[in-house]
Amino acid sequence: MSEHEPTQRGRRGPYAKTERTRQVILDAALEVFAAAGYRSGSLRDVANRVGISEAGLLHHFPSKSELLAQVLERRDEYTLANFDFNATEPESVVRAFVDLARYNATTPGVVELYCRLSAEATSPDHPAHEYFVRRYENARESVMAAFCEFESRGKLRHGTSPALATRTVLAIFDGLQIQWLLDRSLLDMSEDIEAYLRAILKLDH
Amino acid sequence: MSEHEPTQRGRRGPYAKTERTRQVILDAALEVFAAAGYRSGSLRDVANRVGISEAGLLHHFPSKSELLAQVLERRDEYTLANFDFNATEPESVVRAFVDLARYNATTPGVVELYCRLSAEATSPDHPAHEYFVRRYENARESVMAAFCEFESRGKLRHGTSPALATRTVLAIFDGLQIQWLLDRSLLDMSEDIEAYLRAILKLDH
DNA sequence: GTCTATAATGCGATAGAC
DNA sequence: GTCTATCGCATTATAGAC
Repeated sequence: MSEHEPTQRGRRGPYAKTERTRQVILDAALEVFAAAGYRSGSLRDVANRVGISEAGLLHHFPSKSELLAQVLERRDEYTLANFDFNATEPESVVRAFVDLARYNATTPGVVELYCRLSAEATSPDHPAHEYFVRRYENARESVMAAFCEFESRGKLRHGTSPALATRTVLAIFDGLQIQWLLDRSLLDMSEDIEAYLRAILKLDH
Repeated sequence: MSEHEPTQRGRRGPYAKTERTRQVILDAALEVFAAAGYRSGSLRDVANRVGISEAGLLHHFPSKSELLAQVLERRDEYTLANFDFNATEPESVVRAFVDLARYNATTPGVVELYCRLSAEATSPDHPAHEYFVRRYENARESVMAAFCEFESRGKLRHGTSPALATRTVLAIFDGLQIQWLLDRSLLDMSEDIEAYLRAILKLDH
């Protein structure tokens, strides 16, 4: 669950130790970028946390932006593997949303990373800009498909279109994170997401 | 409308020129912080934009964080003066929300500033952290009062509490900004806000 | 009120030894 | 694979001339 196994190279291959170091670096980088953002988070911080020099770090990742890209990539692999946003049953997509919100509440560092980074990356010249544009495209596509299916089954309350519901639920997801990060005792993200979905959908249970 | 007159010192007082310089600096600082965030936005950028040296700039504002504080303070004065979030009629508060969203769409730089800054400032050690905590407290208070009034008039649809509606509408407000900043052609912030409010309130018009 | 000069620090990245 | 050393640049802030 909390282990991220290598994808390309085997755990007992000739580069087992290198791979382990890479994973340790990625874990540290996620923490640093989460706490300070990408632009203010430094390779020095990451290197210190791992216990190697900056040069040692840059042996594994050629540049700071490449390091960020791989942090995000690895995180998304994990999310997509554990929360089925592309399920055919729209109820499963709803559950994926609520489940992801609940899981996120256990990893505030990751929430901070995405929250800060998506705000930073609204600038077109940010190294993660394209990543976030694509990410929202994908998210909209998956969620929209689910709401369209609800609508065709007559389970979407009148006055709300699938497109509007899609934009709104994604906005709530992001917006709640900011309030939650400022004061975690004020709200339960998964509860509020579920409340919105129940307000616009006719669910059985 | 777009002019920010001095508040403490008169426009024709002995410090008229100083005051004008201060305002020019605050305008430039808002642009720089909006484009790069607080931590990555540099005093050099601000000074270059104004056409003075960094030392000249620091004559007017003792430090970078003090400059940020005054940028935010001046912006909020403007917002509170033009959008009545503390109206007694709850319909006016709803209108203030929609109007502010519509106005914000004409000033993407300011939207970027608040979007990036609120994400940055979730860290407790950020110079604007306290500012944002208080800002959300105030916002919740005003909006909550309006929703309570709606509820007591029987105009809040069942299944939604004033507290939930407050958290949700603020989340939508923030979350839509991120999607809008990534691609402004994808949505109209004021329309989507209004759609949510109409979905949970029984409005006459 | 604005300048030049400078201090003191931190940054990402490269070269080359081991 | 990791290190030391170093480059070149940007940063906030201060001191003192004009």
